[in-house]
Amino acid sequence: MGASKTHIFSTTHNELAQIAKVLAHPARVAILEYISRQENCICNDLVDVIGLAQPTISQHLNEIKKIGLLKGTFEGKNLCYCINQERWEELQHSFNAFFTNINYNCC
Amino acid sequence: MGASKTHIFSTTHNELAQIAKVLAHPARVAILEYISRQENCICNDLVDVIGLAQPTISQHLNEIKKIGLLKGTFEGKNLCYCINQERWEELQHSFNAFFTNINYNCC
DNA sequence: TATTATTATCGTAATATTGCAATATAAAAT
DNA sequence: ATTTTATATTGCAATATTACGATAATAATA
Repeated sequence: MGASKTHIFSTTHNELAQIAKVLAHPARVAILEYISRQENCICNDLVDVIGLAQPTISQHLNEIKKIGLLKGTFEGKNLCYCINQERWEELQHSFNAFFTNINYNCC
Repeated sequence: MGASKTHIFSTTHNELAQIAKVLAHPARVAILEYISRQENCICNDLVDVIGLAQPTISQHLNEIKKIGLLKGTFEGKNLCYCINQERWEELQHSFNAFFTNINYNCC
């Protein structure tokens, strides 16, 4: 078929996978890092910095937004994207919990 | 086009994305968790537990193997998959570094 | 109001992923 | 040697993702 059978998996597993999917593209990793480093939060140079077309950047931003990682406000004529700190820490904890819960019983 | 332009991104960003991609499917998250919980490391019931066809499970295992997360040895007639502890901790550190390096300058 | 600058959406093509039936392979048991 | 049991590979169909040109929407500026 081709579509993921999400309904046969637990909510926890689906949620972790969904978050990982957002980080599963180098452009989105780069975008997150870049936004976090901008002091003034003016992000209209993302297109130049990343090197993808403007509609593509917009799509990637939308994927990041979907899991609640971005807050956007207006500052003059430019849209200002910032990282949602609370959500970011939430995701960090989810990942960390997953990583630390794995134990190594054999081999 | 459709293919990711990996060449325009840094090695760090590409590697993190590649790892995230493996975790970006609930079946693979579930598989990793299940394997880690099996004391005797006999994993031939993965097909029943996860609920996907045997070739599909095999493919997912292969994706996990590709990033070095699995060690496999034989025990009797059954193939025994275990988590590669060193690699696992390596990935945990990569993710943690990424998460903690992000700062929140604005908004 | 017209222009300019910036971001969003639409439409579409190329590529990747997911899933499984059929089949192959490998090792143990009969 | 043949059967059984478990995993891997192949081939293919369905769906998802990635990317961008064209265009729309939005807001500041002239």
